Amino acid sequence: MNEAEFVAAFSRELKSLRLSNGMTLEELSRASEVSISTISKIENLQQKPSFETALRVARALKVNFVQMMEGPGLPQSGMTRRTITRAGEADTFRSDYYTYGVHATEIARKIMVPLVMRIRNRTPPPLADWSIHDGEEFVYVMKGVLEFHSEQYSPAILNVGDSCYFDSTMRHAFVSKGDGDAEILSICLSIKPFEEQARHSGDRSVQDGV
Amino acid sequence: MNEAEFVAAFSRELKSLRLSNGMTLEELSRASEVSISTISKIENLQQKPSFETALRVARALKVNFVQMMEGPGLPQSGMTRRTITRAGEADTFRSDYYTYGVHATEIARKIMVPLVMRIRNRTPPPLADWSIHDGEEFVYVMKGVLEFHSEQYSPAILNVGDSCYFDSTMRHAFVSKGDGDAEILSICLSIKPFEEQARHSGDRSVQDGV
DNA sequence: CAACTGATTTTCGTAAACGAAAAAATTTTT
DNA sequence: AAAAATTTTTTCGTTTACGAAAATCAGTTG
Repeated sequence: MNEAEFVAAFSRELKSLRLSNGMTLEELSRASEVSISTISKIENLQQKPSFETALRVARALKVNFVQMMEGPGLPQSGMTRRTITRAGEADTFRSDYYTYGVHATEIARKIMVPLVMRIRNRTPPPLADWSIHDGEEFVYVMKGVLEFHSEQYSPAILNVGDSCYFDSTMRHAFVSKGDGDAEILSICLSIKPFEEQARHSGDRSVQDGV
Repeated sequence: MNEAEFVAAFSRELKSLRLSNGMTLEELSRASEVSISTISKIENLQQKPSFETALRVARALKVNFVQMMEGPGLPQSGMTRRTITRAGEADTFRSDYYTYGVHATEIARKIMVPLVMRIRNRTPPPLADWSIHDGEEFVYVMKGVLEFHSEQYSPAILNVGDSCYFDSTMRHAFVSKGDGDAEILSICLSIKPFEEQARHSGDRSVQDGV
């Protein structure tokens, strides 16, 4: 999806959102401070909005802009999703240091990626193997003792029930410090600008409905 | 922050992002397929971008658009954040049915809201008390047996280690079905369009540095 | 079915974004 | 420090977004 296509999808979405909210052009015009004619032309793809105009109408429609960016026409359109992943049935894979169980793999275009991680290493990986990715990450310790390493901070010890929230653009790594492996729940944000998200194959989670 | 101010902040952000990536106008121009002059004028606030142009340069800079929308100038500018919340020190409050422990309250403009929840009720709340909010939610069962209710699906039983990912625009509620309370980790998305996020007062979590 | 009402689309003048190329500013080389 | 090379800003003609008002369309009523 290139930018022009995205703008078109956005514009079409405006109409369905406005109508599903039961709004007239005039109402939306007053709420957004964008003229009726402009909204009409945008909805009918006769005109592309300026950035400012796009923001105005998006806000007026109380659109969660992330959802709008993620993919016009998904959750707002009445198609709500739900996936259950059973404890033993997460998609698992191993790196040299951690074992990952990926949950909710059935939902393709989602914003959060939930991982149940088993930390097997007892010393920090070499810096080259530290994780780094866009967005933010939340880590919650479920078992064992975790030593959390990150670039700009000194290592922190986290016990069961402790958590850490950080910008994952900062390199980070985990070490198990207690008896045996540590187990954590890690939630990463996965939004990339526009790119389709990769769909996991070999998925074994339970998918409901739709 | 109104739309014009947001566009201005976005535009200023372009320059710092481009420079921190060590890119020239020409490089960014080729990558984004937006002319040099246009980028220059936008960076210097002599011109406001069209929606399409804004998308083009954002993508060319590999900007996570959510971060860009969230607040220009935050994480990309070398200011990475990290907050640790200790097990007993989460900000807690109770509803009639659940007890919430809010983690990472110190980070104000974040995307995920992590909650440790204790489910005390053994029957479903009345529909009026079910939760509903924008975005998506991930729930992971840590203790007990959870019955998960949601509008468009039949109730599901989740045991320890099971998880559920769903659109939280769908009304939902929890019930404890095992012996005693169930305990879950719930991550909600909190992005609203542009509005500043409320900052929790009475915060007791451990904040590290800037 | 004509007259009215409310909603949407089209028309048109004005203002503004856009890109190519020239001009200016900055950095590097000799 | 002049010359050359690179990078940024400005200029200017063309294209396009924008809003006010007119025109069209879609229901409703007398």
